[in-house]
Amino acid sequence: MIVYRTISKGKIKWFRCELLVWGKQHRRKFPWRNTSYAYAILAAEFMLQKTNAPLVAPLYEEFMEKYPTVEALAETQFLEIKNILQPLGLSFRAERLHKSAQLLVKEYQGKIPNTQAELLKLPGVGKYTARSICANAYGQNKAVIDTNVARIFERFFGFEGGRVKSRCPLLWQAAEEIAPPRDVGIWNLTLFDFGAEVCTAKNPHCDRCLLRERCGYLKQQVK
DNA sequence: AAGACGGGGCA
DNA sequence: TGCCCAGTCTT
Repeated sequence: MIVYRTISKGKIKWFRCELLVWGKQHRRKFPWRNTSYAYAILAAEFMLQKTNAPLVAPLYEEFMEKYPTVEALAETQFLEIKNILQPLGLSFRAERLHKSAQLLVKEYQGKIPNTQAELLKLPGVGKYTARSICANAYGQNKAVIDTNVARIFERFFGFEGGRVKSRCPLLWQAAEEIAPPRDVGIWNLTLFDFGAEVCTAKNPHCDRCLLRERCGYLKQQVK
């Protein structure tokens, strides 16, 4: 169970500032971060679901060369898509991505919708993916929760429960409260990278963490 | 609310 | 070996 309690504005602000400073230097570079082409971002989001980002990068570039448009993807045989995505595992994603592409061509004139509600109608698109597309492709201020964000919040702010509960309203509400008023897309990326590089699931690098002095997790360890 | 899906990377 | 990864969908 995740218990939400009010967080002081000061602590939130401090958290934001520190993390954004960290992000300026340490944010990772990935091919899907260089574009605002909505289809390219949608494809990336599918591949990234529950999958290590550095593993996705080379395969993603190959994928985008072969299927540069949603129409191209929709027309491709499913088996071919399944094969190219095979090294990523979770193979049902290939089918959902293909189905989504076909639906987008058929019902949306090949345009990727720019609202959470419409995106949620696509197979394989849940709250996280829908909001990520809104943020990364359309510049909307949509905060997201993934395993990294959930873990960081849990440790720093002292929420209970680390697993991603994609339908826990309170955690999503907290994410919106904690996110800065603008550039939330960048903010999301900063949190992912911080979770991947510093606030890792196993053996977090608390010794070189700039959030150390106010982190609930570390205080707990010291006791 | 819990379980299934998954190959690859890393300790 | 065992744990973990930019989640979603089905009981």
